[in-house]
Amino acid sequence: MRSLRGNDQSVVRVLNRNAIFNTLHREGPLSRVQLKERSGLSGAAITGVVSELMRDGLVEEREGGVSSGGRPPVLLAVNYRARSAVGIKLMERRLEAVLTNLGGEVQRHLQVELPDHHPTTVVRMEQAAVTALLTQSGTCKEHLMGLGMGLPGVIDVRRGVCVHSDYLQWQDVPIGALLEEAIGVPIALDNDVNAFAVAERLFGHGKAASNLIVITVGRGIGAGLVANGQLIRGRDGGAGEFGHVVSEKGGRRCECGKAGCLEAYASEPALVARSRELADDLDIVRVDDLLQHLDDPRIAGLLHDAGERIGLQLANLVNLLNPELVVVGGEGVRFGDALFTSMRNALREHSFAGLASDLPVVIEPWGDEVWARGAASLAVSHAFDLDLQEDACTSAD
Amino acid sequence: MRSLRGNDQSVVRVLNRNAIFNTLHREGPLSRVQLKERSGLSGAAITGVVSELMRDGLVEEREGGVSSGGRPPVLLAVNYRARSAVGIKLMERRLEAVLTNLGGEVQRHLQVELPDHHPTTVVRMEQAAVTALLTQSGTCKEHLMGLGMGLPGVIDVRRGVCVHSDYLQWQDVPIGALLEEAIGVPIALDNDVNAFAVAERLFGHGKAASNLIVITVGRGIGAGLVANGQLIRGRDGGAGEFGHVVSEKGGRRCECGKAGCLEAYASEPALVARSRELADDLDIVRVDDLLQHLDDPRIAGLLHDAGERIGLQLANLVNLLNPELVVVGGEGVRFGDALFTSMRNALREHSFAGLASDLPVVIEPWGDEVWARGAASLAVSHAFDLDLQEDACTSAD
DNA sequence: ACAACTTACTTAAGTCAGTAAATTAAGTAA
DNA sequence: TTACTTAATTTACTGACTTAAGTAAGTTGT
Repeated sequence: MRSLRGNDQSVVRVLNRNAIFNTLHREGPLSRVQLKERSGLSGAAITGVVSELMRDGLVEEREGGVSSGGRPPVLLAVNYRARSAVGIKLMERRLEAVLTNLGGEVQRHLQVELPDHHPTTVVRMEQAAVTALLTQSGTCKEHLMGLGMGLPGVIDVRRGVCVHSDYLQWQDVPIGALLEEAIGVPIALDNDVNAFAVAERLFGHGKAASNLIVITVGRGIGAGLVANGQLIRGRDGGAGEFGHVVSEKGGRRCECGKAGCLEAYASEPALVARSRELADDLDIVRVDDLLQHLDDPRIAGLLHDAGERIGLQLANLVNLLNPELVVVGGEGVRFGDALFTSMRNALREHSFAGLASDLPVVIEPWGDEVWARGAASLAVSHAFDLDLQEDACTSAD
Repeated sequence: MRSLRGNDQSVVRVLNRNAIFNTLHREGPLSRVQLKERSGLSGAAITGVVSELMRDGLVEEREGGVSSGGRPPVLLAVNYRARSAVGIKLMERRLEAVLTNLGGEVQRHLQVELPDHHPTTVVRMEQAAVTALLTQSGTCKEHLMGLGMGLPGVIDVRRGVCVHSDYLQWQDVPIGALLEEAIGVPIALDNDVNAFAVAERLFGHGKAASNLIVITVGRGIGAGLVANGQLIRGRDGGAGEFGHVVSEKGGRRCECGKAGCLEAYASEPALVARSRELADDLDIVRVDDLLQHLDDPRIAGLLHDAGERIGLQLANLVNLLNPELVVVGGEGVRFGDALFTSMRNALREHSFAGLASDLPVVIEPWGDEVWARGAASLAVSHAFDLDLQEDACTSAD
């Protein structure tokens, strides 16, 4: 419930401040008069809010306002250099860390070896990564909005707890509090796919879309769902388990214990496993081997099948959520059209009425630091406080 | 975007007013001190807000506050008799209209013959229904919050337009404006399943759940999705097409033109059709005939299959949204356990990790006036302005 | 039974973020 | 150069909150 806990009209200021900041972020440089029109606020209020934002360095004046027969407008724009954030993604044997600015642009990135996934190891290594990034870039801690981390698994965003992660073998780890304690900056935790979705919503193709579906295909398959401008996390952060919808009843065994999950057919490990069954002679052990044999009709057929399965389930999701936009990311984008042609076709074929006819499906180029950048955007999102995003990414204090 | 169009601190009052009104609605009679604790507002503010609500008749004082060693608290409660609303459901050859109070309780209902579904006919008949309900119950127009209508199809809630309805054969009908013109009360339109979901969220099992899934099984199959306390309508009101998710790839032809839709297997018309194929000798033409033969193993098997299909797709939906609660309604609840035992089992079997293990699935008893009651709650919801529900149900002015 | 205490609510004074209207600022046009 | 236009700020006022003090209406102890 949103009850304005113990609040006076200063809430109004916060709301207006956010609204104006977001408008500047989304609609580029604008004059105070333009802000006035877009916000419905009076000129005097705009003056006040803007000078507060300028005092905090978040907004700056720009040259270039053209007169239309009177005093020329002063253009205002977000000063993306005003703050920084660190984002971290945990991987098998290492940790990827990036330093971004307020605009989600990566300024610097580095990798740190990660001997194991024990929480204390993770905390120590993240601490090292943060100090390294700060000294390398000459940024002071005060400049830092916080540290964001995306984790594969179920996260209690509010309390900063990793409720469960198969990948990390974690169960109820209060990683937010541990990091906060060790590093002394605000911590923002979330599921990794959600983090990617937040980045996409703030800085990517979803900037203008308040209903979008983000899916990632890679080691696992996941979805970040944004409806009414807000991320859907569900009762206890368990939403978005797109990889575990049923693709084939009674089908292949999935790691999760169920049978026939989409992930058991179309995730990278599943593709590797299936290709070995299908084409023993090709001697495929890693995803890279698969990419070498895209010409082999058996492999092509396999990827076609996987794309079709993803597309069909995506169509179901589109039928349920009627989004403005679909973004596809993850390591799996390397497969390119081999995977996505059949996906697109299946999406069109199985979506209701015209729901997918003019639905943009964007395949996001993937790089090693994209997950980490998404994590950083969790910390950054505090500055924007996305429309009404409940408590987007609570720090662990 | 939520930008507080042209607003001062009176927004704060509106927000607090809504918060307090909703708290009283959800948590029964409370004293001002209790409201103070729950809202975080100061006592003085509570006094102000409450006296405004009492002036409008929306809240009333109650006896029964027990002293704990000092002045006894004065209990406050919502006065559900303060306002009324009319809700209307269009059916094949008639129209069902109900008059409810603020609490969604049906005070009166009536049916009007509907010779055809032409918009002008519908408007005329609804006008007749409203006047009849008002005179019969001795309610004056000023007492009426508005008229709500739930329509099967895609509705542009904001503009009050029925974008498309197969059932009514409507296309871009500005029914909201037409009704507003003819009847002169605020009109709230929405998809019929959404209307039912709003009723469930406001007055039913979803009162305390801000993430719930409502599905209806009957002539069609639909879903109303509530996440973060808000109804998901999607880009253009097309969300919730649960009946058209794919149950079997390349399966039975669906009325929508696709193949293998859930609705082609588990809607009432589909069940009738399938039973005829399966058991020609039973001479089944209507749903009632089906209900006569629940003992027949072929019919039992059919319903088992339908329930399983619904349950599997419901599991997928649960995997994606992680709701607190599932509510099942619609004419199909008449099938009872014949349909829902297998549904429940399939839901458990196919949902990820523990997402469904402690997930209540409520089968809502169904009556003729339930759809209409849902529609009325669209109009009523204005008074509650549910948490942050964007513009829940815009009138067509 | 009555003062003393406790708890519930209201009134009063101050603060803060808005609005509207007037003023200042900085350009174009004749 | 003066008049006009558009942009932004300043000023005076309003409304909804805050805290703090005051009033209301019970219970408790002697």
